Amino acid sequence: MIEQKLLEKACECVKQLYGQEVVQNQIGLEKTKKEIAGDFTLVIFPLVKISHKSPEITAREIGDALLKSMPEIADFKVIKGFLNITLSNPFWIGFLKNNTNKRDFGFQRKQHQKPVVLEYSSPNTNKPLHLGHIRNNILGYSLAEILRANGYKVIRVNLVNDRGIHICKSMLAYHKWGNNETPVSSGIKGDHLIGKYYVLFNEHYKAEIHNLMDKGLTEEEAEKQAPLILEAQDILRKWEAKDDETLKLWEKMNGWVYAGFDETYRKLGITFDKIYYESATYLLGKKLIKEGLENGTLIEKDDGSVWADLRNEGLDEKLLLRSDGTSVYITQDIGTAQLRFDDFHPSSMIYVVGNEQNYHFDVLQRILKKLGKEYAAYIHHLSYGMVELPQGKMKSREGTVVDADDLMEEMFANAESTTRELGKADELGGNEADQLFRTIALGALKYFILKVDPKKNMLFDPRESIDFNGNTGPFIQYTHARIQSLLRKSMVAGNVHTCEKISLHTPLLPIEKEILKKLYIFPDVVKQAGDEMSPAVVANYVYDLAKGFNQFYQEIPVLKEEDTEKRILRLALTSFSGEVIKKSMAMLGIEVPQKM
RNA sequence: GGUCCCGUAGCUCAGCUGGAUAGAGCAACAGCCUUCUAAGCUGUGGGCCGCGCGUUCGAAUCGCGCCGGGAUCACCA
Repeated sequence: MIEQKLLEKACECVKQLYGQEVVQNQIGLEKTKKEIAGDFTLVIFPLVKISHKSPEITAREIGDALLKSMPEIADFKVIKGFLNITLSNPFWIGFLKNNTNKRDFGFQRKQHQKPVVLEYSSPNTNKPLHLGHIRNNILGYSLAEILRANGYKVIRVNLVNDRGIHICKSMLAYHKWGNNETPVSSGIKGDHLIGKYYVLFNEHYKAEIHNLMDKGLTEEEAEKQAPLILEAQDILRKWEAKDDETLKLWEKMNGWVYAGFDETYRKLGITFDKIYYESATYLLGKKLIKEGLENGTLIEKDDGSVWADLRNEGLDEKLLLRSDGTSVYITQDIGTAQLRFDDFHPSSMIYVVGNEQNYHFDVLQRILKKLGKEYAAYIHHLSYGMVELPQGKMKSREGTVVDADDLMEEMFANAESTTRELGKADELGGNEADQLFRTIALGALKYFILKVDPKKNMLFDPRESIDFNGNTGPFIQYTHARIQSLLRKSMVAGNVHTCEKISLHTPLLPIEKEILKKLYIFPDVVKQAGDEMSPAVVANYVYDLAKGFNQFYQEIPVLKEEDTEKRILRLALTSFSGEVIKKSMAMLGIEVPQKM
């Protein structure tokens, strides 16, 4: 890495010139601003204390010394305390020749020993997936790709919340009013069908509450005493007691939901390596809690409920088992964490879960630590922000929840109409065209969401999401298609795509060097995205690269360049840009077309 | 009320491990297709970087205090 070498040499020069050791982080190294001549800039303000000379003179002295000791440096210019260094053409062209066509350019070659377990999606089986889940899923999938590029073995897991009071509500509603309806008999996708009964439960439940309140109960009392909720709780107890009939209904209904989820995941292009079910992990959670109770780290109250006391850690008491012995949400999370650790012995366990659960994960980690689990320290909550709509938060009560299946359908229809209007589907067969529409629709949707910093809340404006111009997925896909078109035509024209022929001393236009500089930082981008667990880093980078390539493409000829040496150089740049765009998009879980 | 997150152009977002005149896209306006894909490119206008104080040679970036918005603190998940 040339940056490392620049810093090392700069330190040596400082020592030679001023007789004092400096550490590298006393010198700031950054990319030179676009408007200023130079490739890298050393910020030497901090060194004037050592040189006892003005910033300009100090910069010039260091620049002179560097120029002598590093053949890669062609020139430098000093502006105030900024030493702007220009690297030689042989350096840049050498970089191009050494890295284009390299399968692993930008990726970490060294593999970490222990795997990372990455959880995302984590749906409840009482309703279909919505826009919030889409953010979760594509974040998780992308993060897996990014970590993989950083040399981690990633085990992608899904944790299905298939048990609990919410499922019992759907079951009860179906039992009462379902008339043995099935996805087949109703023509409704399984997850949507179950969602319908969850809504139905809540409608009736609300009516009962109003009824009781009319009879003089407080809202809180009414919520607890409504017959429907009591029945649902009864079903939960029966379920935990393994009541045969209850289990049968539960299995049947969950089966429908899974079929529905599978379809949605398939359409979204989301996959998992392993699926955990809460129904299979909550017992282990209970067992661990019992152990904690026996060794005194947890406490049992008079009514039989079990708690973790976190008050001396600045938090509150946390319920772990209800007084009737049934388990709550965190019970299974304790079991699941143990199971994951036993299954994979990972170096870290990452959970992609919304920031509304920050407190939950804080508590989970502390409880596991209290229970003496070393893997408590491995837990990392990738907390992402809420997705809001122009009219505000999504509310199921107000029917403003954006359904995942509907949304993808709309995106697809939109990709189709826009593509047809532009006449880009004219030469494609039906299958091929559908594939392209799907690629563009998903590209638009995924990029729209991933370009935003995960930890921030984001606004999902449907009007903007179907815009395919500017900073969008389709813009980047289009750039890739343009590149491939150029390369195809180049082959036909008989150009040789070997960059070995390029002379290290071929002159470089500023626009060509701009692209090279963007390509040069790709490995840093991959690392930064991994360190920060942020697909947005990759998204913003690949947009910048695509934009840069389009400028290059528009400003100067590639195939039509008559000078062979220049033409081959530009083709190599084109091909390299295409490779990096493709790799970046792959890290976002987005496909790039050959034509569009 | 306690804890945590966010506040940058009309709108959506970058930049935040301190550095040069704060960047994109959308929207508005003006140009560029007989030449490699116009889902493109070029240009114009648009900013007390929420407010104040502090640290520093230097603050959108770090610290403290306000103001505004959000999340959470369930025998819900």
